[in-house]
Amino acid sequence: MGIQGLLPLLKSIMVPIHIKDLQGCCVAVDTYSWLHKGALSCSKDICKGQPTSRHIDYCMHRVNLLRHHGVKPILVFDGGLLPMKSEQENKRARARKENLARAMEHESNGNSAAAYECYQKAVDISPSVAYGLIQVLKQENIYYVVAPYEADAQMTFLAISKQVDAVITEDSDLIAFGCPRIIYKMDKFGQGVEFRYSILQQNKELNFTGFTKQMLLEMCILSGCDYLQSLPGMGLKRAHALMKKFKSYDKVIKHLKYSTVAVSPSYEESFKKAILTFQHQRVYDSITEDICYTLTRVTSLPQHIAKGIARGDLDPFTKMPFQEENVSAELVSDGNYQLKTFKPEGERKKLDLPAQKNLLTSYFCFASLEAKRKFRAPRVTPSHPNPMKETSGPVELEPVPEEAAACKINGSPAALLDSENLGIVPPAKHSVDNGVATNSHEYLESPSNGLHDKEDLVGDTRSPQHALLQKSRHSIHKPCIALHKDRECRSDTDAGEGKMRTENIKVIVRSSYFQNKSVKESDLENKNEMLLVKDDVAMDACKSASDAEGKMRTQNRKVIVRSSYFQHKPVKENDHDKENVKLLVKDNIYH
DNA sequence: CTTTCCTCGTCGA
DNA sequence: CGAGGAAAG
Ligand SMILES: [Mn+2]
Repeated sequence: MGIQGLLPLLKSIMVPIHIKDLQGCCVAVDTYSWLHKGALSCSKDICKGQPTSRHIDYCMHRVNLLRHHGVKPILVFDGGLLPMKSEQENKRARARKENLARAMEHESNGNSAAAYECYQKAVDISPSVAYGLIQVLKQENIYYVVAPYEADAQMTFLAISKQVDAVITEDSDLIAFGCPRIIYKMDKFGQGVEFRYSILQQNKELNFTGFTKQMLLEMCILSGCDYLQSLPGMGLKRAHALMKKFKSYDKVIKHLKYSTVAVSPSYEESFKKAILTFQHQRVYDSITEDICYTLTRVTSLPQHIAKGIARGDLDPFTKMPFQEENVSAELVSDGNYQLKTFKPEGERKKLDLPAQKNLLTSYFCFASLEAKRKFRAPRVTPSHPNPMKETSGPVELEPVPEEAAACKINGSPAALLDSENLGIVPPAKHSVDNGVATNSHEYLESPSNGLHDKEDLVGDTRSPQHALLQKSRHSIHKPCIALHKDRECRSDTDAGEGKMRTENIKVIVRSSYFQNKSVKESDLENKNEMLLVKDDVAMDACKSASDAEGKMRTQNRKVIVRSSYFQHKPVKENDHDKENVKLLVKDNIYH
């Protein structure tokens, strides 16, 4: 649902943007919307669990669009279900079932047109669908992460901790979450509109001068969000006006009570929970390889399971390994998703831009820790002893003791979020697994996964299964999400906003790119292409921030051209193209 | 004027 | 998921 009507009211500060403007940047992608859109072109197969790869094609095309422009994507997947959203989720599930039934009906009646229409409305992006894409992402060395719960929170965490420069999504919730930079409505050309929290004050329709992030969030909750239905007659306009006057939700509620407005007794309590869900929902921390709250690490889930889920080896609902069946991975295992096969919508142009090759996953950005170890304030709500804790005891200890890793820094950096978190109840030590850092007893019940009852819903006992998961333990596979070197260099030049850096890259890359593009004909094109391939934008070596960039780029770049493109895709270009490209093949991404 | 409810489109040959 | 519009406070 998002925040109803929010985006239209922010239209005045939505700035058109093309992803080429993000060259040298790293972005988090709300993969669900891509998968869902992509699945529309094969909705019947998706619904029936039949093997297909169209949705994966769609996603990989988008991925390559980003890579083509020197943008490094991190694909973020939704994970476990949040109890607070289970009602909405059940509703949607019922609607899907209805449409599926209708589709079958129409199909049996020979009305295939109507059938497909219903299939589209019945498509469900299940974890196994996501798993199919993840297999390809592994092959292509694309960063990705499966959120413990909502992708929204995970993406916001990545943005706030500076692990990504922006988030690509369609969901207005990201604004409520406090994401500083969001790209909406990105089309297949890479064109979209950008939201920046930093210019929120310039908005026209609604005046946000004097608004803090906290006030913005509370306004959104007041107007109605996924976690809490709004009071009758309360929409964005009124919520905004009230927040502008009273500055905080509790004062607003007090005023409402005085104003003959019936405020349900549970409303205020739910409001607090909603705030916690926005601000302290669990996310996966790629640095410690464990789940943490937005700011504080927790260990209620065995670390290796947390890691397994995040990298897509384990089903976020069942915590069990995926069954290799209708994952449609085999359909695409021949790997024709390389960047070289990418064809910008407008024209023919295949450039190699192995944006994230030879990623040394062991490179971590300690700068991003700054966003995490921040606070671990004392517990507030007493709450009764947490029984969940011991259940995970057997396996929870070996990883980093509590916040050892997270606390490597002291005091200073806190500034990042401190101002925004005033009044927030910091996460409890070991709290319940309900997605937020609260010990509110009524949520002690099973965490997510209301539907998939393969797992015991009695508390947080996942340890039993962990024997089955051993295999994935030391998987040396591909990269999950992790930061690389560019993070480091970024941190120091952070203040400068890395403008210089991107500018430099832009100039160099742009020039060759456009030069290439401007050349109208194929003979020349081929040559230029070769040159370009050689000194392509080595995004993975964002050390470019420094100055050695130019050299790095032009030297150690591996030329990888995949001839499979021509085998699997219609060859539209002339034959010369093909020949020349083949000559360039020196390596294969598939080791 | 504001909120609420409803339908429709998203992809793509 | 949102956009857009119509209907209802
Ligand atoms: Mn959302």
